[in-house]
Amino acid sequence: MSYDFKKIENYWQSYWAKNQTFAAENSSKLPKYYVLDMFPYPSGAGLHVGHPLGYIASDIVARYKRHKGFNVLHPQGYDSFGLPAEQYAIQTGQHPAITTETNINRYRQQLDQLGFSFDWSREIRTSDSTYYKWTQWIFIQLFNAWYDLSLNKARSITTLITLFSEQGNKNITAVCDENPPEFSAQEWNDFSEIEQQKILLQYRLAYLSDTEVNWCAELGTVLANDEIINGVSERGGHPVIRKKMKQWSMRISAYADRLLQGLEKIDWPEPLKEMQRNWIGKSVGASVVFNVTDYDATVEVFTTRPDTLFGVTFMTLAPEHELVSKITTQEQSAEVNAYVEQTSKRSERDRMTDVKSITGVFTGAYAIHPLTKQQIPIWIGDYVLAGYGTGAVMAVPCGDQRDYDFATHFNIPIVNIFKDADISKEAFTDKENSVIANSDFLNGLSYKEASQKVIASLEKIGAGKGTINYRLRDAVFSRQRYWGEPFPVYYKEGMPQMIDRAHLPILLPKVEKYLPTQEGAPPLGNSSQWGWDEQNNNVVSNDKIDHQTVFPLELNTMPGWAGSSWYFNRYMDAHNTEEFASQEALHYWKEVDLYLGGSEHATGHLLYSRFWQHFLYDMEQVPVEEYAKKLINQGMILGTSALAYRKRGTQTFLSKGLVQDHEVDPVHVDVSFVNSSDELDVEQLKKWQSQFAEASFELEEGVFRVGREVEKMSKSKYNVVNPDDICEQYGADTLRMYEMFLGPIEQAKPWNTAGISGVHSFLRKLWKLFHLNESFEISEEKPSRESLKTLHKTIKKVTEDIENFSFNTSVSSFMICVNELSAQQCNQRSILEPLTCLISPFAPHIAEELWKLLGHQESLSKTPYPVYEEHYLIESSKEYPISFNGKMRFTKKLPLSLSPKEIENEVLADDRTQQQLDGRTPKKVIVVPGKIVNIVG
RNA sequence: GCUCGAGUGGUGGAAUUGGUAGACACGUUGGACUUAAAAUCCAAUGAGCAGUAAUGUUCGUGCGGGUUCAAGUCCCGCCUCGAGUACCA
Repeated sequence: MSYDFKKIENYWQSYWAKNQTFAAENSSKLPKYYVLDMFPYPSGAGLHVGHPLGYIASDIVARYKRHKGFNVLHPQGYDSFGLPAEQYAIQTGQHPAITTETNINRYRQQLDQLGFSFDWSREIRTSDSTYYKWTQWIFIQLFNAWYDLSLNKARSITTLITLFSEQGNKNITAVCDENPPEFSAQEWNDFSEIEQQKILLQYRLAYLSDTEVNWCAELGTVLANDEIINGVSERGGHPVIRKKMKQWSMRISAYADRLLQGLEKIDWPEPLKEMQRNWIGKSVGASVVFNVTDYDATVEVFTTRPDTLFGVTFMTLAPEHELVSKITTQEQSAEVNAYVEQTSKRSERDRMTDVKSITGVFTGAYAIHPLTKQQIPIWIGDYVLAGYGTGAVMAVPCGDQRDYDFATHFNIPIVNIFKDADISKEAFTDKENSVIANSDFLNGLSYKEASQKVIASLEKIGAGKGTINYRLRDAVFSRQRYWGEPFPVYYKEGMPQMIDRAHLPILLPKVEKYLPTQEGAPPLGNSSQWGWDEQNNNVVSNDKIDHQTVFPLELNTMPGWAGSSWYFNRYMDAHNTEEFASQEALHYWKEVDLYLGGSEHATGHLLYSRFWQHFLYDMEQVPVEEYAKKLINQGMILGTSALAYRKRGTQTFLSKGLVQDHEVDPVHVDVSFVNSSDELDVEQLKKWQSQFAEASFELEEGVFRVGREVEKMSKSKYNVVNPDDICEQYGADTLRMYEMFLGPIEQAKPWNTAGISGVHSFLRKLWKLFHLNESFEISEEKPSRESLKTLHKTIKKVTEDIENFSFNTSVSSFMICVNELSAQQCNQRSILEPLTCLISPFAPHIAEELWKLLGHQESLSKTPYPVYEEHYLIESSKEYPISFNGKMRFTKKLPLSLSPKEIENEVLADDRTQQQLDGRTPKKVIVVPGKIVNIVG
């Protein structure tokens, strides 16, 4: 009976499905463990071998924890709203729901064949109305909340309304839009309802405002900052411009500090935490107010170097700054207007790529230094960004390189305010090692002391204060797309109204076309059925909108990150129709114990989901503030592309060794045509694409060799390796173990099919331990002490490795174990039974099969994991390496029970030691018990 | 530019608090079995030098220093690669 992995894997996959082996209970006496994978977007291309890497690792942990006696929640679902299905719909007219359904079925089939222990009874899809009903509900909660800075948490908007009606907004510290109008309680109560709503909108956590957004004309939608890479859209690489639009936004900036603090409490990879810290971008400094001469205006700047205030010799405003048009003098206006015009035309991308050139223009206006009362010229320059801080800087050329370059370029004076600093060539930017000079009452002080003193004196005269500035912007929440969650919002007299939770979900309407309407409204505007009847509380036809009780619904949809920002809570109670999850379930499962996914979500999903969780925590909807205790970023599995070299301008391909000095163009060819020695099957290639059919091939040593390059797996590079093929040839257990064996889980690594046979033959060797002469046969006799040692050594190592997520070394340990047991001709039940269990997290199918052969009726998935016994591992003696002056010379077997002094004596008594010493007496003998003896002489 | 991470055989990668560097696997070479091949099993495999051989010996973890009886591991200075970020005041 040979190892028939196909039969075994089919049998057990259907067994698990039929018996619901991995369904988790929402209450149990066992301790809980929640292992989560970042759910996939079901793309049309299906899975390649890189995708399952994280799922395999999490599955190993899930199965291991079940053996260890935990009640394990290991769910899976689909992030099924998204752009590709929508674009397919635009091209073909096929509803995205159908595309999505097809893709999900394909994904499910591929996931099943890998033998994952997911609890599919809890599957969720973000595009299901039973799911997005609760995404809409959470949106309403965000709309009905404000952020109270005095309590440092979000609160219901009704508490704010009460405060307004009792005391106005003078003493309220809240995170809100810039400069809300001030009003008293009396004034508030006199406001019309519309006016009140307008004001409240400036405080809500989900709010509607005219915002400068990143508009991508090509995609016909706005994009969040994290969806833009190098000034172009992440998807498609289309240009992005700044544009003012009425948009929903999320006041994530309210949580900037708590999101930063929270990082300290969670066990996430340090690089990823660092990325979130940078993205939040906290900087501590001061805001300073400068009065403008001859105008009734002030310029507020933010600086991280208040200590350098006496070094200010000019100011720079962003070209977009609102004061620019106000304060520019007549003489300068032509020049300034031209400059503003010119910079506004430059795209974001130009501005970024062209960092080096210094441009700017003088406004003709002057500001007054708050302390020296000197006049300082106000310039504008595009090195100052409108979006950061106040859009204006106080320029200290001696202490900031950009200010220095600007000053040098325009011949603006530079004042040196640092003791012993040479600023003849560049600015002195080392704040930790600076001593202030030439600065009145700050002379001789350090950065820290001077900053404190300046802030104190600015506060005294009302010209500034200590401030903390964050780079994190509020997140735009509207998308002009079809395939996303509709907002539960309609408009009455231009003001947004929430639809009561009793009437959720608001379903996506049917539309004729998935493109924006002719009037430029989002695709939902194509629906004829899309208005809200306030009296009957339902969605009705658009035509009736001017009817008194029917109002227009919001036509935007939510962004991709809406549904993924809370899904981990939904798995806890996936079918609840009354709440997003019951409090019992939420309090039982609490948080994700282990979360696996790629680091590309660092500043997107992983930040937004933390924000929503913090908010839900404030509203007492969830029991924990941070939803994922530990996170692991699995590295990407890269493809090894194959390149054939075509002589430039010809139809001749050269084998790799013949390229040398020829001018060649590399052409990607399908990796499946190439064997492990880089030899290309030319006949197959010719049949593949017409461009190769007539081409000629120059061989070397009778074969055609290709070049290799490691890059991302992608269809267009023909380097995709399909897990289906590997499963067909070697089985899922081999694929699982091989992917783990390939290297550390966090590391990016190229796929290389060459080594897979080693793992496969390991599984065959394992099978053979149980099969003598082709039939199942094990011994009931007592195993040898040697075999017991091998087993317990392996248990110890593998247990530690899994706990440390070091799966590649566990696989090695298994290989050593099976090799040793084969050599010992071990086939005793008392060794093989625990070994089966040990291997089950990695290769579950073969483990289950062997377990069955051992005579067990039930699945082994909850069998207690074997525990190693120390006494099998303790050795009575050890080969000590004996070294002289650190250099190893020989080894000597010594009992471990000896004391260091006894070891020393034994070693010195040895002939070989004496031979090495050659009559000299050693200076010192260093004994590390159990490890090494070093003789220094 | 800044921040973070990583450099170990022909290849992927091991190496605990500093303690025999190269586990395990691939590949390569030789051998066994076979009419032959596949499959399987066994052995060798960092480089150099000496030796018929057992063996001995030198050099070896990106480069240059340092600490230490002992450094892949710790410290200082560089180089290269990767990731993130980019005029953030």
